[in-house]
Amino acid sequence: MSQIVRVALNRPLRRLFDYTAADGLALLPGQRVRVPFGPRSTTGLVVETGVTPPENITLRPVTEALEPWPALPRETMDLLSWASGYYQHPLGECLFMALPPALRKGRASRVADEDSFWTATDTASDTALPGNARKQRELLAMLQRANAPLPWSHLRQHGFSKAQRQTLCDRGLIRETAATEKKPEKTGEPTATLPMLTDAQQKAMDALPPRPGFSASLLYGITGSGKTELYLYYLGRELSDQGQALVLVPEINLTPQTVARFRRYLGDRVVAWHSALNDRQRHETWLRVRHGEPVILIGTRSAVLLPFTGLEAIIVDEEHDSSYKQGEGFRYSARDLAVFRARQNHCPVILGSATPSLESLQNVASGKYQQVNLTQRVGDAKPPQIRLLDIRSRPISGGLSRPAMEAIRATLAAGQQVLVYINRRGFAPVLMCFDCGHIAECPHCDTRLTYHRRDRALRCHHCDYQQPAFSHCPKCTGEACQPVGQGTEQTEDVLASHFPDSPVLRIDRDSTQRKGSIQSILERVNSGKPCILVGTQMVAKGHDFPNVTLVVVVNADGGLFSVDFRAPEQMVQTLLQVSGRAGRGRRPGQVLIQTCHSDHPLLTVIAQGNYLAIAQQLLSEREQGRLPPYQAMAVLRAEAPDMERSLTFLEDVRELLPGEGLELWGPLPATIARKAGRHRAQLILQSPRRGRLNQALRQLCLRLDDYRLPTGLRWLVDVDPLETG
DNA sequence: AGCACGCCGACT
DNA sequence: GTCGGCGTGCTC
Repeated sequence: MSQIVRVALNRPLRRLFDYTAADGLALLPGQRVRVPFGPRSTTGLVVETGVTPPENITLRPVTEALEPWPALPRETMDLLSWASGYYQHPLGECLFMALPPALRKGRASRVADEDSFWTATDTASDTALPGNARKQRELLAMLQRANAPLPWSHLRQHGFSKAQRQTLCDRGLIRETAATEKKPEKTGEPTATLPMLTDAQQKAMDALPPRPGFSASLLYGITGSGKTELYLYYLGRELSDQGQALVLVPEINLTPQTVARFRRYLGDRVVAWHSALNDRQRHETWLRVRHGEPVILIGTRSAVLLPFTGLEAIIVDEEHDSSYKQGEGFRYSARDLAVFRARQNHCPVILGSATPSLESLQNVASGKYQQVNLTQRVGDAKPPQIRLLDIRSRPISGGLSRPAMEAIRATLAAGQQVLVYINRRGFAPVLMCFDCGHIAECPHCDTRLTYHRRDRALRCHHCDYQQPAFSHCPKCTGEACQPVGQGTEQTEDVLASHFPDSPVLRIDRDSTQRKGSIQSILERVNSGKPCILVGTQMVAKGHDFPNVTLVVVVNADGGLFSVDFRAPEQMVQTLLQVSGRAGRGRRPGQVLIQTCHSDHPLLTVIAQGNYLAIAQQLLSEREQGRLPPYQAMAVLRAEAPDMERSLTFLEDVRELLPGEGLELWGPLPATIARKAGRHRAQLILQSPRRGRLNQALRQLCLRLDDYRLPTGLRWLVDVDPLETG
C-alpha cells in the first residue's frame, strides 16, 4: 500500500490536494514535490504524510521529489501554518512565500552540486556492499564517522567520485540532506570593538534577559539614545558561535551603512536581506540560512519568513513602523511573527522604538512583555525643544511662515543644517481654476490630481494615471489656473530662491527613484556643510543627521481630523520621530511645528515631547472606544465595478456571521470609494475575544469559498488592519 | 491562479 | 460559415 501525502500548492485555494507517493519515495513535511495538477504539473509542498485517503477521489501520484530533504524545516512549516490560520490566507501561498523565487518554480534547490550535503542513512551498513567496493565502503565510513552532513566539495577532495556516491545512494545507504549543522565558515573577525556603553546603556543592557528561554522586551529608547549599539552588544553577549540571529529593520533603514556597521562589530556572519537583492543573491542567502549557517541576518519584513533552524535571538528595530505589516496578499505582521518565532525557539526577542506601538505598550501593561528604558541621549545631546507655531492668518510662502524662515536663516548662518518635513510629494496637492473653482480630478479614483511642476504633469497618487497640466481651465476655458497648497517640489523651489547660497536637497519617492541617488544625497548631508533637507516620510525615519539642529514641520494638521482610528497614534509617532532628527550631535536641537490648531490637546502634549504620557492618553481613548488593542479587529474589504455590488455582497456576508460575541460595523463605502476604477466598501469585525473573531473569520472564509460571487467582485480579509478607511 | 469548456458578435 | 469575448467550473 503506497503512502498518501497531502500537498499545498501556490494557488489562492484554501484546499489541499492528496497524492500517492511511489513505494521507494519517502516524503517528509516541508519537502518540495512536482505533482500533476489538472492538465499541467506544478510545484507543491508536502504538509502531511500518511493521511487517510478521501473517498470518491482517484489520487494521482507524485511525479518526483525536487530535493531529498525538506526545503522548509519544521519550525518554518509550523510558523506559516499558524500564520495561515491567523491571517486567513491560503496555506499554499503562505508556505511559498518562505521560498526564494527560484524555488517557487520547479528549479533545483542548490546553486551547484558542490553545495550538496550528504549523510549516511540511519540503517546503513556496509555488509550490503560487495567485497570489492572499496571506495564506496570508505565513503560510507567517512559519512558515518562524521556526526554532521558533509558537503560534496569536501568529499570530492578526498578522492571520491560521483559514480561512487550515486551507487551508495541507489543502494539506500547514504542520502542527500540539508546541511543543518554545517561548520561555520572561517568568518571574518570583527574589525572594530564597540565604543564603551554609557551608564544608561549599561543599565538597559543588564535589564535585557539572557537566552535561552523565551522573553519579549520592549526597549523604549528615545531618539539618539543609542539603541543600535545596544543591539550590537546584546548579540555579542548572547549569540553562540553556532547560533543564528534575526534583526528586522524598516525598509528605509536598511542602508549599506547599517549593514557595514553590523559587520564591523560582528564580523562576516552578518548578511543582508532586502528587496533590492536579485534572484540569485536571494537564493544563496536563503540556502545559507536553510543550511543552518550561523548568520546574523539583518533584513526587512520578509526576512521573518526565512527558514532558520537555530535562532538564538531576534531584534525588531522601530517596532512601531507600519512597513512591518504587509499591505497586500498575505497580510502578515513581521513584528508579530517575530514574537511567535521567539516563542517557538525559546529565545529572546527585543522590540525597540522611541515611539512604541500602542499594541506593544498594552502588552507591557498586561505583563506579556517587559519594558526596558533608555531615556538618555548619548554624549551631551539634549532632547530637542519642540515649539508650536500657529500660522493662522500669517503670510506663508512655499508653506513656510516668516518665523520659520528666520529660524532657517539663523541655523544656516551658524553653519548648521535644517530639515524641512512635508508629508506631500509633488509641487502642490491640487490644481485649481480661480475663475470657476474647477479642480483636476483622477478619472479612475475619487482623488484629486497632484501637480508636479518638474514635468508639468498632473498625477494620481493612488493609481498610475497622469495627464499634462492645463493652463486653460477644461471647464470654463479661463486662464486663472493655479496650484494650491504645498508639496515638496514647491517648498524646495521657495527655499532655493530664499537661500541661494545653501544647497537644498529634496528626499522623496520622486527624487530618489534612481538607484543610489539617496546614497549620494546622504553623503552630502553627512559631509556636515550647511544645507536644507526637504522631504516626506523618508527623512522622518531612521537616518542619523548629526549636524541637523533645526527641524521644521510644514503642516501638522493632517492627522488631527482623520476618520482612521490609528491616525492620532501615527501622527504623534511621525512628529516625534522627525523631531528626533534634530540635535543628535553636540548642539541642541530645535523643532518648529507649524499648525492652525496650536491649542489642540494632542499637539500641546506633543510639544512636551513625552511619548509615554501621550501613549497612555491614546490608550485610554482606545479603551473607551472599544478599539484595538483592547479588542481584536479584522476588516472584510470588497471591490467591484459598481458600489451597489460591493455593498450588497458585504450585507450578505453580515448575515452569514454569528451575532454573538462579535461587533460589526458597516458595510460602508471606503474613504476613497473609487480607486483605479473599482468601487470599494468594507465591513469591520471586532471582538473582545481574539479566538472568537478568528473562529468566525475561518468559518466565513470557508463558506465564501463555495459562494457564488457576483461577477467582477473581489474580497479579502485583513486581520489586525493598519487602516480602516 | 491557470486552464478548459461553452455559448453569442464581427471578420477572412 | 469561423475566431474569440470572458462567464463558469475544476483542479487530488
